[in-house]
Amino acid sequence: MERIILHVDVNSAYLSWEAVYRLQHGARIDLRTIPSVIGGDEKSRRGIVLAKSIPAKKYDIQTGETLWSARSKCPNLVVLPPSYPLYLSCSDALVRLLKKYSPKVERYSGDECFVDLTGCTQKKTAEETAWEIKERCRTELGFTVNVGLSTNKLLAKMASELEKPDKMHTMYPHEIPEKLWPMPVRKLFLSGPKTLPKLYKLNIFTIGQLAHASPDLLQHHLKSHGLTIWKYANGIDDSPVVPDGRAVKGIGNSTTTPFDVDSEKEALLYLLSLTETAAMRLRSNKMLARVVTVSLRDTNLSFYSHQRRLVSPTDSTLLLYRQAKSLFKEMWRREPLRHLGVHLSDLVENKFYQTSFFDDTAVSRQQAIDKTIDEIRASYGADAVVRGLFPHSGIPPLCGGVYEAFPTMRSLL
DNA sequence: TCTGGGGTCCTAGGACCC
DNA sequence: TCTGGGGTCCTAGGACCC
Repeated sequence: MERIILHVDVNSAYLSWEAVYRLQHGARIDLRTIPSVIGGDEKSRRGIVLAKSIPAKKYDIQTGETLWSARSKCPNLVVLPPSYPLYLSCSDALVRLLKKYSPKVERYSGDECFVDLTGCTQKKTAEETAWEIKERCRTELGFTVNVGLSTNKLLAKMASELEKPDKMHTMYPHEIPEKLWPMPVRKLFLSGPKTLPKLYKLNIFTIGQLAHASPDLLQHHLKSHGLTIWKYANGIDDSPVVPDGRAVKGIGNSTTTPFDVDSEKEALLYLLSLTETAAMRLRSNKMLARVVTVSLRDTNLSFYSHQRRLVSPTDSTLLLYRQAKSLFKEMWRREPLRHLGVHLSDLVENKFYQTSFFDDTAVSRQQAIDKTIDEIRASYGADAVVRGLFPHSGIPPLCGGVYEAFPTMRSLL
């Protein structure tokens, strides 16, 4: 049966949400109407553009560029820090509204959702429903969205890109030649900065040219990725809308340090801090990890990582940290670091997460300690228990993982 | 004091086994 | 009588997304 799929995309999400909140709390200027951005903290070396207003976009300010560069394009740019808990509650409000239309709502990222409306529209047509959702976001939630409507996720997502902001567009299969194919190929999902030059060399500049290229040729030049984007260019995608609860594949924390880390002692404190938070998230998901990865970025921004597979999966902060520490010692090139990360993957469900009272091995004692600390932090706040190594070290005892409830993001549809 | 942090998936090469 | 060859696992790195 033909499906009915919506893609709902919040326009300039962080910036819109910030603007709405400030208007509701007495601000006289709507940030959306002036050149403004949400940006990270420059003093702690996180100074990039996270979201921009439409007037800021007119100065050619791009998401991800440095605030330094953005200011050089627009000297009186208004820069505001992000308020993640606010964005999470806005995202939740959007999901609640969408769930009134269908139980099949997939939160693809904080500001994008897919909705499978198949069999959920009775009196109204799909187009009327899509339009109504767009209107209700604006009038009831206070921010505008773009809604794309089609028969699969890829086409719905491409439809919501057509014209912004506050628009609803369809891209049904019969509309592909008219609406999808004239678009520049850089607009196609998964055509990123490394893929585009290869496509240009093959004289492919529009999505239509990609759709009509030989799949064998694309596969030859771009491996399996070539076939994937060829299918997308032809509107082919049968991935399902997965309502919230898809199994998480990996849990990672990383942080850019406010100063260059050049001693092993400081680096290990950061790794302990990152491991602690990642392991807490692992345990709260009732999972065990089999692979630990440590990643480093030096002051030239070159990135490298080492990973290790464990003999048996674990959720113990101490056991995971031991691996991270040993990985770090074997990989560190003794250059100053600006970024460190710990990632846990190859996750399995922890079916025995209630540890036995009678088992008194070192491992189970360690698990009992983790469990107790998790409980204290849940009741009295994350800073209620802190390892003795951290005070006065200048290093936060729990790095990353602050927005645990924030939805996971996925790159593939 | 110029470049975040959270993800997913793919590929290439080496080790190892039969 | 030199160095087959397929399959699997593991690791490092890359590409892409929001």
